[in-house]
Amino acid sequence: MAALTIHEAAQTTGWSARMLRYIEQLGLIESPRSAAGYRLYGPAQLQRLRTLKELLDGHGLELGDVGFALRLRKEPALTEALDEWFEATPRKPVEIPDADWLAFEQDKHKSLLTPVPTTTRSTA
Amino acid sequence: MAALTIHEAAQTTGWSARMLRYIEQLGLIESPRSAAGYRLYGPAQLQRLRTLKELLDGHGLELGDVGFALRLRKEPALTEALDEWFEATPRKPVEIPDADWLAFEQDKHKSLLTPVPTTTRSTA
DNA sequence: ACATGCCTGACACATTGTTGGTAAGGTTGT
DNA sequence: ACAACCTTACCAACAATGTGTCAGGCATGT
Repeated sequence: MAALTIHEAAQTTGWSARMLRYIEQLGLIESPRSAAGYRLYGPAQLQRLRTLKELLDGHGLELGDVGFALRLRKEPALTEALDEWFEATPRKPVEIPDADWLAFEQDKHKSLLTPVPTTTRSTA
Repeated sequence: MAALTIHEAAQTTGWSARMLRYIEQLGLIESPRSAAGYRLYGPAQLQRLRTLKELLDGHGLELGDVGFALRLRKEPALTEALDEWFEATPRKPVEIPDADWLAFEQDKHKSLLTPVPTTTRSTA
C-alpha cells in the first residue's frame, strides 16, 4: 500500500483524523479517494499537511485564515474589492504634510458633510 | 468641531458606537482624536465605514477577514509564505525521486480504473 | 455648575468555529 | 466470516466573535 489511510496520515503528520477531515472540508487539502471512498494520503498530501502545521505555528494563523487566503485566490473580485477599500485609506497621501492634511480634511467637511438629515440622537 | 463624534458617526454610517470602537480595535479604521482623546470622524472615515459595510455584505465577509487581509498587506512575509504553501500543489510536489511516490501514482491510477464503487453513491 | 457626551474597561449573551466522540453502515484483509 | 478500519452525520464542549450595556472618570457647551 503506497498511500496512507486517514489514521495513518494523522499519526505521521501530527493532526487528528478528525482534523484531517475538517481541513478537507475547508478546502485546504483534498486527498484522492479509493474506489470505496477512503481518503488516501500520498507523500504530497503528507508534506502539505506538515507544512500547513508549520505555517500556522510560524505565523500564528488559524485554519480559517488559510481558508480565507484560499478564497482570495479563487475570487479575484474579492481581492480587488479589498484592494480598493484599503487604498481608500484615510492616511494622508505621502506628499501632503500633516498640517496641510488636517486643513484639507476640515475644508472638505464644510462642503460635503452630513449626507443624512438631522443628527438627532435618542439616548438609548 | 468639523468632524462628527462617535455617536453621530454611528448614526450616519449604520454602525453602532460600540462597533466603531471595535473596528478601530481591529486596526481597520483609525479615526483622528481631539485633544481630549475624542474620536473624530471626518468624511474620509465615514466613507470608509460605509464602504466597509458594503464590503462585508457584498462578499459575505466578517470583520476578522478584513483584519486578516490587512495583516497580509502589512506582512509581506506572510503573503509569501501562503503563496508558497498554495503553490506546493499536491499534483507535483517538490522533487521526490522516491519510489513511493511513483507507487502511489500507480495505485491512484488503479483506483481510478475501477468503475463506480459499490457504495450508495448518490449523485448530489 | 450642570447636563450631556466621550473614554476605557469589564461583564454578559448569542452565534459561530474548532475539535472530539459516537453511532450506523459499507469495505478490507486474513 | 470476522475483526479492524473507513465514511458520513450528528451531538457536545470549549474558545472566539460580535454586540449591548453599565460604571467611573474627564470634557464640553450653555
